[in-house]
Amino acid sequence: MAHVCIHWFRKGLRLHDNPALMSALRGCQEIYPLFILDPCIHNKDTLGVNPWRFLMGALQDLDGSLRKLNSRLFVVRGKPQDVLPQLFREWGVSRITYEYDTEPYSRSRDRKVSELAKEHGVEVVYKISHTLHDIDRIIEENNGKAPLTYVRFQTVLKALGPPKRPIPAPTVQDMKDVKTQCLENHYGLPSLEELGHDLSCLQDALFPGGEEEALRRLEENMQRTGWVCSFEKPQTAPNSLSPSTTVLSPYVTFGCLSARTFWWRLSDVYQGKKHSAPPVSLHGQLLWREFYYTASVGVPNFDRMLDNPVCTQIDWDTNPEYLAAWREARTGFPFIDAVMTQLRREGWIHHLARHAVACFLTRGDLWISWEEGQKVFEELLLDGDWALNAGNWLWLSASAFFHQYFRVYSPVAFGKKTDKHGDYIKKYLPVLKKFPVEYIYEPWKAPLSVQKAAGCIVGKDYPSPIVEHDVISKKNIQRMKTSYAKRSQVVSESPQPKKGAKRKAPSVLDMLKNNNSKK
DNA sequence: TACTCCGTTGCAGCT
DNA sequence: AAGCTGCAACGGAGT
Repeated sequence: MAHVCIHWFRKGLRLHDNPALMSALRGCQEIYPLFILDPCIHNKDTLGVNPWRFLMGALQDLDGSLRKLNSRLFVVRGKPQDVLPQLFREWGVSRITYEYDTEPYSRSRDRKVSELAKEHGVEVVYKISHTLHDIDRIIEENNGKAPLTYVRFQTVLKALGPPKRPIPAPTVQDMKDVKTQCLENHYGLPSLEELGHDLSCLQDALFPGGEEEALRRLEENMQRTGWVCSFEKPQTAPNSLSPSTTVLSPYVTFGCLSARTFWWRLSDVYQGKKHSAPPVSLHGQLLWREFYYTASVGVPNFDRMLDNPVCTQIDWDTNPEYLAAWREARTGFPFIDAVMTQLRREGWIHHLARHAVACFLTRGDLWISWEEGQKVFEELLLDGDWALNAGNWLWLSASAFFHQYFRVYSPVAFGKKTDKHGDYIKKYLPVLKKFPVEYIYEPWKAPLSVQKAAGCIVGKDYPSPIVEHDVISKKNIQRMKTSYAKRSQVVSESPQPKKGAKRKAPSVLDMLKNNNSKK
C-alpha cells in the first residue's frame, strides 16, 4: 500500500545526503516536506537575528529546491507534539521520517512524537546523517564511555572505519510517482520580522543560509587544493579582515551541508597528495565536531557545571557588570571588544578569536562562569551548535578536556601576532581608528595628547580597561590551582570499596559508564 | 601503584 | 623567521 508521508526537517536542511528523505519517498504516493517552528527553540531570547535570518534563508532555499521537484516546503508553528497529531489526521499520514538528532531536547521531543505517531498508526523512520558516524556506536566501541581525549577518540574511530559515503539528492525521476498537494496560501515561509527582532541595524548577510550556498562555498574552498592540503588550524589567523578558514560551520550546523559530503570531498582533494592530518587538518576539524558530539551524548549534564562528572567545579563569580561589558564589547581591551563586535554584527568569528574572548570571560580575567558565555554564543553565532558550544566552553575554561590552565591568552599580545597594525580592531571599532599603531591594542597607555589627536579619550569615548590583565590573570591561575586541588580531593574521597568487595571505588569514568548503560 | 609521555591554538625573551 | 627555554605546572592514558 502506498504511503502518505511527512518528512520532518529539523536540522538536515538539505536534499543531498538525506537518507531519511529517501526513505520517505520509497513506496510513497504523497509527501509533505515539513518544518515546524518550535517556540522552545525558535524564540527571540535564544535565537538572535543573525541565526534567525540564516534559518530563514535555509528554509527558502529548501522550498525552492523542493519546488523544482514539483513539491514544496510546509511550515507550521507550535510545539511538535501538539502540531503533528493534528497534521497526521488532517493529511491522513501513514509514515513520518526524520534525521536522528542527539541533543537532549531533541531526543525527549522525538520520544514523545514517536509515541504519538504510534497512537495514530503512523510508522516512524529515522536515519543517521547529521554526524559522520553513529555516535552510540562510537561509545559502544569505547566500552560504553565517551573518549575524553582526541587521541583516544581517533583510536576508537579507526576500529569503525571511514564514514559512510553520502547519497545523492532525490531527482525528478525519484519523485515521479510522488505527489504534493500544493495548498498555496497555506503553510507559508516565516518572515524575517516574525520573531520581533530589531532589523534596523542589520547589514547584508555575509553568509546567507541554504544548501545551494553551502555547496557553492564547499566547491569554492575545495578548488584551492594547495590551501586545503596544507591547512593547519592553529596557523590560521583569528583577526584577518576576511575569514582565514572556510566558514562552512554554519552550513554544517543547520545541515545545509552534510558532514559526510564535506569529509569525502576533502578525501578527493587529498587523494594522491601530501596533506596535513588530524587534529589540525580540515578532516581533523570534522573529527573535533564528532568528538564533542560523542562527549555530549556520553556525558550527563554536558552543558552545565553542576552534576557534570567531567567538569571541574570552580567558584565562578557572579558579576553582571563584567558580563554585560563583555557581551556588549566594552571591556576596554580593543582586541576583545572587536571580536565581540564582529560576533554580534556578523554572527561568525574565528575559532581562535572565540578562544581569546572565552578565556578572557572565564579563567583568564573576569572569572565568570563559562555557562554565561555559552548562552551568549548560542544566541549570536550562526554556527551555535549545542554540543560544540558546550564542549569548547568546557575546554577553554579548563573545566574539562584541557587542563593547562596556566596557559592564558593575553587580550593584548594574542591579536598582535597576526595583526600587528591592528587593522582588524580599526575595522570593528572605528572610534579607535586614528590611534597610532603602538597604542592600538592598549589605548589607555597613550598620553592624553595622543588621545586628543586621535579624537578619542579613553574613559569617555572608549572605555578604560575593566581589569588589569597582568595582575588578575596571575591571581586567577592561583584560583584555578585551588579548584583543581579540590577536584583531585573529590576524586580520591569517592566511596571506598567495602572489605572483600570485588568492586572498585567508582571513578568519574565509572559514573559515565553507568549513566550510559542505564539509557 | 608509580611512573612517563603527551596534549590542535600562551607568553616573553632569546637565538 | 622559526624554534628554543623558562615560567610553574595540569590530567588522561598507557606501561
